[in-house]
Amino acid sequence: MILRRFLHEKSGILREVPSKDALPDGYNQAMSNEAIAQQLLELAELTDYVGDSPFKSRAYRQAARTLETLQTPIETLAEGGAAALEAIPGIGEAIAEKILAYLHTGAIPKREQLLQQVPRGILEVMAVPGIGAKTARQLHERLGVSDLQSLRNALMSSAASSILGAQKRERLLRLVELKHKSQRRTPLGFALPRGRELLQAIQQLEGVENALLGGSVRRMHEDVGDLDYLVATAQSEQVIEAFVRLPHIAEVYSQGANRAQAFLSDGLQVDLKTVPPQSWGAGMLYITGSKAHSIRLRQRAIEHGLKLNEYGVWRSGECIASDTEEAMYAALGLPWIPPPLREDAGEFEAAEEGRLPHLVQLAQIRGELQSHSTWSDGFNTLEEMAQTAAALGYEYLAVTDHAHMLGANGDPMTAFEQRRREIEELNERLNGRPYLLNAIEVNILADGTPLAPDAMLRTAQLVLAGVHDDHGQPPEQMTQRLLRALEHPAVDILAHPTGRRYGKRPANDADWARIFERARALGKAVEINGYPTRMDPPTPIARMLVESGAWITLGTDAHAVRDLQAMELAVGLAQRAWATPERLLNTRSRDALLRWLSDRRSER
DNA sequence: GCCGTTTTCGGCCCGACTGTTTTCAGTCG
Repeated sequence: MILRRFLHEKSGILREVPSKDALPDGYNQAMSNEAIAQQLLELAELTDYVGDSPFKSRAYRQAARTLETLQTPIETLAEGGAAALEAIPGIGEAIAEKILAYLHTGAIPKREQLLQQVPRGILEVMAVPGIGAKTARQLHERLGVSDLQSLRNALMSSAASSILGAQKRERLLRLVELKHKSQRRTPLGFALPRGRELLQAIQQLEGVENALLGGSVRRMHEDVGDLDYLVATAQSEQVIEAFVRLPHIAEVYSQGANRAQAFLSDGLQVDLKTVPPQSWGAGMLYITGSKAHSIRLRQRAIEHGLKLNEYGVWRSGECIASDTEEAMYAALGLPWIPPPLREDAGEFEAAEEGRLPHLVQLAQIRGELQSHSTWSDGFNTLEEMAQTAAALGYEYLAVTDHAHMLGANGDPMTAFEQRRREIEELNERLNGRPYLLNAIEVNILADGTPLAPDAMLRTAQLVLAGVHDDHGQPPEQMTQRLLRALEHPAVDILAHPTGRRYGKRPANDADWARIFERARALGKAVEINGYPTRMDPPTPIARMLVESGAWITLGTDAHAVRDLQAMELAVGLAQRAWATPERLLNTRSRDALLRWLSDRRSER
């Protein structure tokens, strides 16, 4: 939504990053990239507020975006000094210096200095949709507005009428109230079904020839700020009018001939953009973004003597491409780039050099490698889980009930044996469609020991190990803990590596490059977890994982039959990490998977 | 503040919507 996107893209106030208190001497690598990005975003906001050059704030924002998508830890690069940082596109002498200052002192001096000059809560005032730097400054200088509360007071009194018209005051008041409902970005797993439901309603509006859910959802971004729709129509105004009247829409922010912005009742923002049918491909490109990707494309157009907008590619006023995305990219001398890669994070260079990855697709997934049943904390029986996996066309389903929950009231090994017999019986009765693997998930204790009886570890067909408590250890300790778990001969897969949970806790800090390299050397796998509130590891770390060359598994962590649908999310995260099918165990047949397991077992 | 096989200075993506102290600037995607 405007509010959340604004906070995310401009000030970064609401990003899930560790608080400053949680960043002592050793920061998490990828997370400190994000922390510095947030500082730069705030610096950009402050720069706008004091009225410094808008090109400066743009440069700060650009650098912040680059840092967010950078998979190499900034500390590692900083070891090469300022010169190494300046080799990153969009980072020059001044920003390199700021990054180094942050790494050494935990603060950017320029940001600290500006914070002294501006009202305390001005960033949250500027986060209200429709209030930018100039308005915020006027509100402060003439009415003493310094935070959200004083903004609300000013809007409700007549004092604000000297600055803002009645319509604008009323609108801002509604948006300030909406802010309470829209504190965070929505995890993709929640946004996707809602977005699709609304898409169906839009597709049924009269005059709609084609409709698409674009934006960060189409790019499979782990969390989304708003839902972006594109509609192809010859009757734009009628479609817009019908759209804002849909029962889903709670509040209309703006409405014009070609675009509408509105809010759902829970504060989620919805944008709808129309294009003439012949501009469908150009519109798709526009609505999908990312912003950084679009800007690179437009710069590229200029370099080729062309112009790119949401209606097509133009040469001296004549449209040379517009109807498909493929044609748009081709007109710019590029192959079609898959949406999950569109972040200006190396996809242009890869496209030019002909090394765009052939991303893994959902249809290539032949089985599920993390699921739970009523034998531990799942809601459905083994048979129900198996039936659903069969309906999804899976060849296999690894039932990874939590080892420490088996036989909670008695002997765990007895329960494990009982479960094994039920699995065998089901495999016979279901004719191996799907084939159930007698697997377990074990907790990794604080010292790296997998928590399960030895006999269980030895006889389970597949062992997942994951951190479930004692989160937030110092990075080196967490690194040792995960390395030790990986080195245990029984462990096959490191599950949900960083432990992050949306709204609950940030990703754990560790030396991921070292951990993934060890996994690779040991021939073990690391999981990309698609459970909607996990989506673990986050994209930059997932991309490190792919680059490490280690084996990868996709798991939904399903605790109920409906959770098995989350494989789409795991695949999306893998795609954003540039994953191809080759190193993904789930793309292997049942026999190939069993061979991988037995090869590993014989090496013990 | 960044960047450059046309440039170390002078550019910096493109378009839509809102409201009016402002017929453009401010704001946003």
